[in-house]
Amino acid sequence: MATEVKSLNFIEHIIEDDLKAGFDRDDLRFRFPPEPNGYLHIGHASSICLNFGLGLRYNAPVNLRFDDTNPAKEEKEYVDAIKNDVSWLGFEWDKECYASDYFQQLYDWAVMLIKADKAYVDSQSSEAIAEQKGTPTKPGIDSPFRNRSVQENLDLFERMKNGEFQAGEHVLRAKIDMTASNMLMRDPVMYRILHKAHHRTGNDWCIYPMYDWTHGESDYIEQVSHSLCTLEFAMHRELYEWFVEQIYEEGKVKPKQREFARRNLSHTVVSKRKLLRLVEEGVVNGWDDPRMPTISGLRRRGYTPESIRNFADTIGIAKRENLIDVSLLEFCAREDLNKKAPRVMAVLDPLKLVLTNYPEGETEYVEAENNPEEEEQTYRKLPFSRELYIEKADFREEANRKFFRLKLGGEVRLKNGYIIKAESVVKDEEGNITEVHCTYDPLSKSGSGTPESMRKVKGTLHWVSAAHAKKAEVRNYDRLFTEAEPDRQEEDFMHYLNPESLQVTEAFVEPGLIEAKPGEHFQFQRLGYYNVDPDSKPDHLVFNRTVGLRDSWAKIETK
RNA sequence: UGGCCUAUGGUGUAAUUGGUAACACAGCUGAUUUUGGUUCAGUCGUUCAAGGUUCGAGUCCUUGUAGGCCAACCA
Repeated sequence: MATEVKSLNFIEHIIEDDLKAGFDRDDLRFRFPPEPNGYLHIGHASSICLNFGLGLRYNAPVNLRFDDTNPAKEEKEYVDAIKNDVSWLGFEWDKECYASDYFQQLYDWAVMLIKADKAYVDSQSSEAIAEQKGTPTKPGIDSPFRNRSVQENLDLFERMKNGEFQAGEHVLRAKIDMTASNMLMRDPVMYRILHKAHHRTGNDWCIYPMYDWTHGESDYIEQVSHSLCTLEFAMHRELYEWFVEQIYEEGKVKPKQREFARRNLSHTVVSKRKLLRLVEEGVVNGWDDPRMPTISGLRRRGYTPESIRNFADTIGIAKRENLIDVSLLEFCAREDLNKKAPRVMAVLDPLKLVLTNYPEGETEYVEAENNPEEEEQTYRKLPFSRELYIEKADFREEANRKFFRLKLGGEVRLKNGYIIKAESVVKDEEGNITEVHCTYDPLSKSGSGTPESMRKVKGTLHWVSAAHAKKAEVRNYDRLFTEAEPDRQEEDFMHYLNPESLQVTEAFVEPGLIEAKPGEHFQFQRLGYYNVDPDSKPDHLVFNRTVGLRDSWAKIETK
C-alpha cells in the first residue's frame, strides 16, 4: 500500500520548517490581499489557490483583505466583483477585512513613531524628495526637514490629518537611512495628503497610508503568520520587517513575508494595466469578455472552478520566471468538462443531406446517450428525418483512405442513427455543393441489435434533423494574441492581437437545447466544449466555445 | 559602480535535504472506440558553465554566464 506522497512547494517547506522550529500550528493564518482597483485574473487565481489551499491544508483561517489605501483608484464595484470571484472559485474566507478599517490604528502608531523620533514630516515637493533619494548605485542625502523637532512633527502631522494642507504640501516619512543599499529603506513615505473620498471611510480622512506602512501592520493586526506576495515585493521585505518591529509586542505572532513568482500565461497578458487597455480600447467587450484571462472572463468562457483550481495546483508555485502554455489550461478544462458536460449535437457549418430512400414527411426518434462517461447511462430522444444537416467539412466528393468521413460511394454512420451511403451531389452554378444525396440502410439503426447495425464503418458523423433543429449563435474563441509573449516583443503588445480571436457563426443545434440555461456546459459532439452565454435567450440561443476537442484529424491534415 | 532574487526535458513543477533525476502538459507510435473525443500501452527528451569538496553533487564551496526586480506622494 504505497501512500501517495504529495511533494511540497517551497512555501510549504517554509511552513513545515517553522512548525518544526516550534511555531504553534494553531497560530497559522493566511490572507489574500487584493487591491480593489480592477478585476481578478488568472494570476490572482493562482494566489487565491495558494493562500486558501494552505488554509485548507493546515486547517487555518484565511482572511480576504482589501488593500484599499488609495481612494484615487479603488471602488466598491471591484470589491463586489472580487468577492464574487473568490466565492465562485469555491473558497470561504474567515474574515472580510479592509486595510481602511485600520486607518485609526495606523495613525496612532504613526504618532508613536514620531514620538520615538522614527518618523518626520517632510515639506518638500515629490520631485525634490525623489532627487535626494539617489539611485541604486548612488546613496541618497538627508532631507533638510529630517531633523525637525518631535513637537513640530506632531503638530504638522495632526494638521495634515485635519485637512489644513493641500495635497503634496507635506508627507510623513519614516526616519531610517538615506544611504541604505535598499532604496526602500531611504526614508520611505508613510502618509500622503489626498483630498479624495474613500469608498468606505468617505471623507473622514485626507491623509492616506502607503502600501508599505499598511501591509505589514495589517498582517500584524490580523495576526497573519505567513504573508505571501509576488517577487517584486522581495525588496520590500526589509521595510516590512522594520515597520512590524516598531510596533511588535512580545508574545504575538510576527508575520513573515515570503515571495513567489507570478504566473505568466502564454498568448495573453496578465497585468491589470494591460487588461484595462484591452477593455478601454474596445478590443474586447468588457472585463468578462470570454477572451479575457480574468476570472470573470474564464467563467463566461465556460471554465469551471474545478478546472481553474486544478490548473493552479498543476503549475505549482516557485520563484523562477515562467511562461505557462495555455494548452495546459485547456487540458484542465477538457479534463473536467469531459466528465461533466452532456454530449449534444450541433452543426456549425451546415451542409444539407437528403436520404432519398427515407419516407418523406416522416419523423422518428432515436436514442442518444447523454454522456458515455456517466456511471449510469442516461439517454434522450433525438428527432431523425429525411433531411438532415452535417458539417461541410465532413463531406468530400473524393478523398483518400485517411479521410474517415463521407465521400461519394462511401459509407459512414450517423451517430445514434443509421449507416448511410453517399450517392450523388447537387451543385449550384458556381459548382458549390448544396446537397448530398444519400441512401440509408433501414436495418442498421443504432442499438437495434441487427447484424446490419453491428457493422463496423470507419466514420461516425454528428448531425441534426433539418426540420427540427434550432438556430443558435455560436461564438468560437481563439487565443487573443498571436505571440506567446505579446508584451515581450519589439512592438507594443496591441500589435499582436489575433484578428480571429472571435468568430461568430449561425449554427443548428438539437431541439432540446432550447431549454439550456446560461452557464450550462455541453460538449458539441466532435467539436468541442461549449457553454451558454448570459446573452442567451430561448428565442436566441448563444453558445461560447470554451475549448475545442483534441483534434488529431487536424494534425494529420496539416501534414 | 550597487543591492536583491532566480537558473532542472519544448513548457510547468518535483527530487525522502549529499544516495537510481521524476510527475503533468505538449510531441511522436500503436491499441480500443457508434465522438479522428475518452481510455490504455509505449516513446522522445533534462540538472546554465568551469573548477573544487566527497566513495557519491541537481543539491555543498569558488568563479563565471544569463535572466528578472529595485530610484511612484501606486499596490
